[in-house]
Amino acid sequence: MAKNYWLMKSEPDVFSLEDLRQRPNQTEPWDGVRNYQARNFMRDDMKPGDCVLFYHSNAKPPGVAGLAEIASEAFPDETAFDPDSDYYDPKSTREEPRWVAVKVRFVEAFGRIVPLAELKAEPALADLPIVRKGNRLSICSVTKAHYEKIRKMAKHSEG
DNA sequence: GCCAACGTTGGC
DNA sequence: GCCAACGTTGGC
Repeated sequence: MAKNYWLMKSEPDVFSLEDLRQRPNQTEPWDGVRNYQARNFMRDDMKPGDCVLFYHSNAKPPGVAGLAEIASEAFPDETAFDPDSDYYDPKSTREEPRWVAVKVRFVEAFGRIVPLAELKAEPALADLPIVRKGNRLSICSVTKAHYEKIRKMAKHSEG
């Protein structure tokens, strides 16, 4: 099966691409996702080796900071079982886990952030989920063309 | 099963 | 801090 391409959002104040780079093995479980559509992407469609655009939301400016890759199949999200976790969900049990996580591995930090404003201004990215108004999903599926385009934009100083 | 109220996301 | 978008909850 062909590689899939993803865009994953994170608030850099909470967890940035640089934080990922500094993790042991440069790998971190992507847990705490509590949206069914995003969960289904992880559970049904993600596989090791898939390419990830790492997007910084609630940042100045918001934009794509670099690249990561999927480093595991989906597995039960442990934070759902932990009453002390912000992500605790009593409806998720070890017998029947409701939520899953995947591991994500650092690949590359761009030389610059590719800001959302540039993504919006680029006609080739008109149907990129993140430039469409009201898209709040923390994990979006993107095309290989989107991915390559953004990678190229990162290598130029403007647009 | 409908739908209003509410909470969250996230750009600006 | 504001507000639009939209998912979830809960009363009925």
